[in-house]
Amino acid sequence: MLIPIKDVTPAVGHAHIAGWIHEERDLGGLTFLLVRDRTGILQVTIPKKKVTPDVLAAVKDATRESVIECEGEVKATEKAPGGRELIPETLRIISRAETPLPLDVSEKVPAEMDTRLDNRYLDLRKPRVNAIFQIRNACLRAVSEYLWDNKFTQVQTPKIVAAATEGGTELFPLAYFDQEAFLNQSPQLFKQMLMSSGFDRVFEIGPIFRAEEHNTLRHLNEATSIDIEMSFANEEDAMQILENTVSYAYKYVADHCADALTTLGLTNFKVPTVPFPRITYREAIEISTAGGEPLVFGDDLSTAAERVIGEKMGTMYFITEWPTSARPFYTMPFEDRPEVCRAFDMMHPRMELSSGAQRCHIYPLLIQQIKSKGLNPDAFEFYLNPFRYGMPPHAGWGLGAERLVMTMLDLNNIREAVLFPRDRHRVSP
RNA sequence: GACCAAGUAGUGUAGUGGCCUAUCAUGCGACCCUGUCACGGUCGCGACUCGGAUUCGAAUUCCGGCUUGGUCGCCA
Repeated sequence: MLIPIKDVTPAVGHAHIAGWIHEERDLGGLTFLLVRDRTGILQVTIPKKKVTPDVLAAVKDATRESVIECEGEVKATEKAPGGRELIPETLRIISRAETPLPLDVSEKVPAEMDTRLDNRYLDLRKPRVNAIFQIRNACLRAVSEYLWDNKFTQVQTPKIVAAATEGGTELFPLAYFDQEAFLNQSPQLFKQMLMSSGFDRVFEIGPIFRAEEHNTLRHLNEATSIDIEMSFANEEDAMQILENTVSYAYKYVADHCADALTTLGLTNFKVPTVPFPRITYREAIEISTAGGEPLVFGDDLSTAAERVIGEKMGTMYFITEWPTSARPFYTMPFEDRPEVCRAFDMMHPRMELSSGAQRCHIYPLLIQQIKSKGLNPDAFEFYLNPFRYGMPPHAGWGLGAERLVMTMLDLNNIREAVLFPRDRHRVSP
């Protein structure tokens, strides 16, 4: 029976393992093969005079990154990495790797992101790259767990939609038989329709598509969005769910991913404390202006402004009370001062992670806001009908999964947080 | 989309007009080596993004293309 490499200890006596050859060191009469699987790396030691001719022939034929299996006695020795080594009685090459390799899995020689992504199947063999995705997995599991525990129902909404309804971002057009269709930029309108349907609380973790020609370290054209919507709730209720979800995810990773964090060198991983500080939009532009990035009411926050405010805050924080003009039509304005609205952004010191709001559930006001954005209410018929037949007040947010992982692990490039990223120039692999 | 920058062995690099049949590392091949852990040693293999121009001479200068990276914009 095959056993995972991390479970290979002198106590097991005899072990049968399989994996990739990470490195080979031939000292003459003695050869060391470092064999890697999903769980770790084991030294297989071959004293050439003491093994069978078959083992010797296989070792001679072996190349780095070939898949092998071997069986033999496990010995404790302080001379081997991890304090144990396997002396093979049998050793077989299952799949021989060609040479040269398109990139160096053992990371003695670095590779550029483009080379890495062209050969992602090899790049993902690197223990530190693999560790990122172990953590991403844990993170999304924790998010789902927290939301389920708080009575959210997981849903899936369509990614193929009929029209570029909301304005704003560019959409990818799609040939849908004889109709025009697009890849959806956000589950926003569907989540809201489900509030009318009585689901009360929903969440979705799924892809979103944006056809913007940006070319940065923090944008993707296909991203994963963690979206929630909750009924009988205001923006403060939504913010509490958000900060608790994020801190739960950090806590889960801290508790369950110690090995992966060590592999990534994140020895002082900190769980952010809740509640996150809240500042208003007006305070944010004051901080930015004082820090040398002048902004006036109504401006969006520039990249430089986000940086200035992030440095000042030094932790995750919320920006609340945004100008109504700067937010989408479905946002609820304050009753007594309609120039600002019940929207918020959740920021990491490095960048925006999430935005949300209490939504406008009042049909005539919604129509009015659509018109004031220069959009045509007729185009929103399917979205708007639910507001005519009993729509509870509701609030929600969308959180970028890649940005959450990226900032959590202090990754420089958002592409590091996706298995097969889609950016301005890359559609394959 | 604008601006800036860059394309040299499989990978990562050095090289700003002749000293380049191009540096170094890693890799690969051969040989030596029984305790490596970036093993070591000797020898060898393998590259100037494409097209045009300037020049006695171009990896190096100029023009154009292609590709890539980054910044900003844009991105509910």
